[in-house]
Amino acid sequence: MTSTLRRRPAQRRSLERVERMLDECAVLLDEIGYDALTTKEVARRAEVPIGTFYQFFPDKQGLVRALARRNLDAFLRRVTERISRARLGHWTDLIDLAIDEFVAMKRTTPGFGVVDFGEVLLTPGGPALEGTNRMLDSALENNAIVADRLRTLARDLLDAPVGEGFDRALLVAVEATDAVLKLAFRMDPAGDADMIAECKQLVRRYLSDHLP
Amino acid sequence: MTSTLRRRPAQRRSLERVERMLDECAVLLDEIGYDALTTKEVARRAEVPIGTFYQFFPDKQGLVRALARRNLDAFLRRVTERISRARLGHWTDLIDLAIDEFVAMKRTTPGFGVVDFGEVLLTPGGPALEGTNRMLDSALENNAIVADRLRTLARDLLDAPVGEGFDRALLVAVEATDAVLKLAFRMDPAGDADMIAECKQLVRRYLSDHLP
DNA sequence: CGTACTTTGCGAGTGCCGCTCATGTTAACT
DNA sequence: AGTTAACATGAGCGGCACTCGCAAAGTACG
Repeated sequence: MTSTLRRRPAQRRSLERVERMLDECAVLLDEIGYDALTTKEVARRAEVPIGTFYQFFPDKQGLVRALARRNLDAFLRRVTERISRARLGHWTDLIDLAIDEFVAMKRTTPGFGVVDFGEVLLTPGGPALEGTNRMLDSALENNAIVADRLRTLARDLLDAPVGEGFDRALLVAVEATDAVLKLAFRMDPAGDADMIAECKQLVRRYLSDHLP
Repeated sequence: MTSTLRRRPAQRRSLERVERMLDECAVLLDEIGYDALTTKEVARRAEVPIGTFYQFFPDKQGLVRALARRNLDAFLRRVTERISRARLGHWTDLIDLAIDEFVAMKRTTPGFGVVDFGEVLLTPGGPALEGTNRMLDSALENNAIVADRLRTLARDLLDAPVGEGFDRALLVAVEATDAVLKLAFRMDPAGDADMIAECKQLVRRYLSDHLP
């Protein structure tokens, strides 16, 4: 709900340590993947004792969740920045820009290929209650955040007020984009260019129902 | 490459045991999720000694991968069956049928909500070589299988020969469908009806570039 | 039926992992 | 300086994935 961290790093040193742990987590995800990733190795590489690791992160999933959140923040920041720099003529330009930035981060940001930010990493709670599912909430949140931010951007760009089911449509578009781009990077580690083009086409076609 | 199993169950008893292990794996995935799933518990519930478990499955991921493969087979079988029963008038009917069947399986097949068959579950190999990535191969394979089967079905249904980039388009469509339907079931455990409708619309719009 | 051989069944044991917690260290305030 | 609170640390604990040596059950052939 509040934060993915157990204790928010108050002092400069703590903050640096948390950042370092996230950095090492990212490169380790690239190197060996989620299953083989160990909290001890993350702590060792970040030069942080294991006990301190658990002061900040609730568990291994919390670590990855925090990384996904940081990736999300970076993505939104960079997209916003790019928009303010280059004015757009049409809403399709916004889509291209967002996808291009996503692709750029897939290529340059360590770990982004494994957990961009849409990742769910599955953890259903028991059949009834007992320890509410934090991973799912997080995924829903992240998706909602991206869609919401894009909605705001689209509204600022367009004169006409957005339609009824537009929110849902954006959520669908973000989810589909994420999946297809993952596919593009699975086919080709550098990102299959044709598939990235198809991805843009997919979203354009779909959203043209809701936008002029 | 060949099979996800270490040793192919030769006798009737072995085959039943493998099926039972997959069954229990599926319900456990629903109950506690992938991270909390243990091979011991799967073996215990299936009444199979742990040593025997590892005769058939290479590891925990192999178990889940085998389940995904079984789900894929079941899906293709059921879709094929439904097609032969109810003749279709237009290619959009094929899409609806496939999506409806996917939704039906999400609702009824244990574990299908966690690992339908598009699941990747991430396991990149090292930066260079060393123990090739089986999970990724599997995901690519499964996606390719679905797309290929749908392509064949589409060709049988349509007179015109399919276009150039149609294969890629189908792969994109399958991937996007998978992702959006997952979203629909994350929003609502029974499957958000509006979102399922949006999913169909997304695919229809996109594929209308490639089909009449 | 007996013997030699192959295949399959088994679970105690091994090493390593996620995570905790008692104890030590530093800061903050009076 | 004395008191209290906040943070740091890593040995250790329970439990996990997975192995391996041996038992049991087929199979082949005389």
